[in-house]
Amino acid sequence: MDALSVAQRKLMPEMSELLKKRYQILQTINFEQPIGRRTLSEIAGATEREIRKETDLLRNQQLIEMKTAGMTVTSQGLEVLEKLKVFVREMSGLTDMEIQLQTILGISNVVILPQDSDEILAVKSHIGKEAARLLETLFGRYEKIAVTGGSTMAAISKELSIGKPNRALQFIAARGGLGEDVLHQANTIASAFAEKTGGSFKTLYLPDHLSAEAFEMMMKEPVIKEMMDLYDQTDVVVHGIGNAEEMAVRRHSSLEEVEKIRSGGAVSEAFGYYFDKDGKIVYRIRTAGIQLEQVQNASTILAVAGGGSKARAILSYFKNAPNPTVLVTDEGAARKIIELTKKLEEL
Amino acid sequence: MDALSVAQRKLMPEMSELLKKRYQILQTINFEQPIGRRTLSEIAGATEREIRKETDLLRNQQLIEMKTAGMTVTSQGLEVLEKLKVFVREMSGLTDMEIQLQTILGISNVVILPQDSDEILAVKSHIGKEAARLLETLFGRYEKIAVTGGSTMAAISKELSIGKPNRALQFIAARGGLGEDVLHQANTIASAFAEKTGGSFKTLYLPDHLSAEAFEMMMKEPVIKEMMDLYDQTDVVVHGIGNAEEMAVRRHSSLEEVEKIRSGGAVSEAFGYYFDKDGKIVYRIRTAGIQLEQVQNASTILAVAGGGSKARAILSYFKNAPNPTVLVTDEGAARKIIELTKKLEEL
DNA sequence: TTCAATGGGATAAAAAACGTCCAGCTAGAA
DNA sequence: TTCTAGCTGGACGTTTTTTATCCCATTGAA
Repeated sequence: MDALSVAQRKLMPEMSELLKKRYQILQTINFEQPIGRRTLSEIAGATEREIRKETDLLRNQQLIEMKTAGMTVTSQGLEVLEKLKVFVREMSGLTDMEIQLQTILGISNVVILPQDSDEILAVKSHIGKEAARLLETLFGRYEKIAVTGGSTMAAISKELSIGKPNRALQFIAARGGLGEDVLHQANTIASAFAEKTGGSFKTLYLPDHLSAEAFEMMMKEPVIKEMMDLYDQTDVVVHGIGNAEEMAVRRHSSLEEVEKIRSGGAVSEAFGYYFDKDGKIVYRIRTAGIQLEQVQNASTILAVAGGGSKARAILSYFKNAPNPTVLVTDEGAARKIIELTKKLEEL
Repeated sequence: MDALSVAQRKLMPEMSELLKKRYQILQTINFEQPIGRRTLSEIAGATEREIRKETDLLRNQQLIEMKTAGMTVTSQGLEVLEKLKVFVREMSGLTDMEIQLQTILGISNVVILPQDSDEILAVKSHIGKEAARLLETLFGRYEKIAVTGGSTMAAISKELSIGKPNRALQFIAARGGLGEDVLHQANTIASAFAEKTGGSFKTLYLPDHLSAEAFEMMMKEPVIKEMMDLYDQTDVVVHGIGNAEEMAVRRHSSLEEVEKIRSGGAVSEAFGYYFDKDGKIVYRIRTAGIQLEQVQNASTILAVAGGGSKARAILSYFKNAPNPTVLVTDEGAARKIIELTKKLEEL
């Protein structure tokens, strides 16, 4: 942020919010084009009237066009989007926050995207896109990639660009179906990743909640064993981070499980492990899947989670997270994390 | 104007006007401090409500302070003023317009100040200040400076800074009293310049409208002759440019004179000469004073005139203006001049 | 051909901005 | 010292803008 911009903001403080809002609208149109007012207002988290006011202005500025099919971004609009990209980041203080988060979480790489995915639907896509881009840079060096489930992971798969097929890539479902919605299961995600990139995928199907004996037995099965070997060889792990209670509910966990999770003070969840606020493992779902040690042996770990509501979970998970982890998150989560940390320090 | 600012303006077109307005208000406060809302609203050409809204904001931004004596600019405010100075110029397109005016008027140096002195009283002071600064840079090299009358010239005298006295400077009234208000007579201005700079001054008192014989006689008088010699030695001429009819009225010219001026199609006036739209001399007041040839022999000529209403007069005068002339004007006049020139080209 | 989604138009209600006063205070002039 | 001009902050009815929702003709895809 140069001196000129600082002075500008000082003289026109209302500019910041306005610029961010318009930029986000323009960005979303670019993302979803062609799109209409109503749909846009849902995705962008604004009222129809507001969208209308702003899009009318954007059209007058020849940044977008309105056709009967919907609104599209013009080449001028694209240019503006490109030129202001870094500026909007700087202005939102994202660069500063990234450095703060790196210190707080004890990892060397954090990427923060503008706005809050809790409030604005489109932000989840932006997170997905950013994670997808990051992941793609790894494709040359690494081949075995383990992926978990969740809506965030699904967002990444949607944003993977369909380039020239890379047959060498192998996507491995990190867990079996954990009672989740099929669309968001690790197996589904792995297959989606493979489809987009032209690689192959390996799925893991195993019923939940096996008895100890049955579990032992299954682990000796060749199909399962093969998966466990693959986990050992995993180069890259891509995973989401969940809120402990939310996950328990979503997975229709048994009363017994829920009790353990709750009494243990679980805050976050990742790979089927539940962590408390200090990062200690409180509970783990006893089923086949990647083990924490195996995750830690991976060359690169990509953690993806956004929204202010995920702040506590992110903080919890990163208490003991492997160092090479890269976190992709959003402004909402980042601000909340910083706020929580400050409060903690004050005590 | 860099690409970032262009993109910013594209996305926030309302920003330009707002920035200019706030900048101007801040600048005016800095100029006139301490100053109250009402006085400010008169000088700045805005309603009290508007001034109130903006000054409240400026205070919240800690750019100004409000005390019982009035509003003053803080150090932060000064900083913002300094940092945005060039930007506001660029944004208003003043730099571009300066180049355009240089071509249109056929001179090598034009300085344009923001806004229109017809609308905003404070702009006249800004013009005066800029002209004063320019003039001060010449003090080292030149000593004999001829000045004319008029409110613009008075504005310059007000803005001359009181530095260390320079006894060598000699300010010469370019004309006698031409029936104008005493405060705006060349004689008064010359004395004001001298007082501010510590130099000396020479005045010329001669009744208007002398008969031809009396005039001839007077020209032989030593006092008058001395002045005429001084005009020959003049290094620098500083003068305003007036609207022909306006000047005729202000000088209480005789019906005969007014008729000559009107029938001749006079548009502009300078040094008592009236020029038509092609720069041709239509009429000259027969009285002692600097002659056009003497003006042309000066090393530097500083023409100062602002406000949209002066546009035609400026265009007229510069049709045959001496080349080393520097013009100090404002945005209002500049825009109008460019507009008029464009219309002329279209025909 | 049907149908869902689009931009544009319209309107009543709510909110913000505006113009204009006044009261009370203070600093500097008389 | 008193007086006065000029200042800020508060108030309030009026005007203008913004907002929340409709509806409608059109269009492009299923």
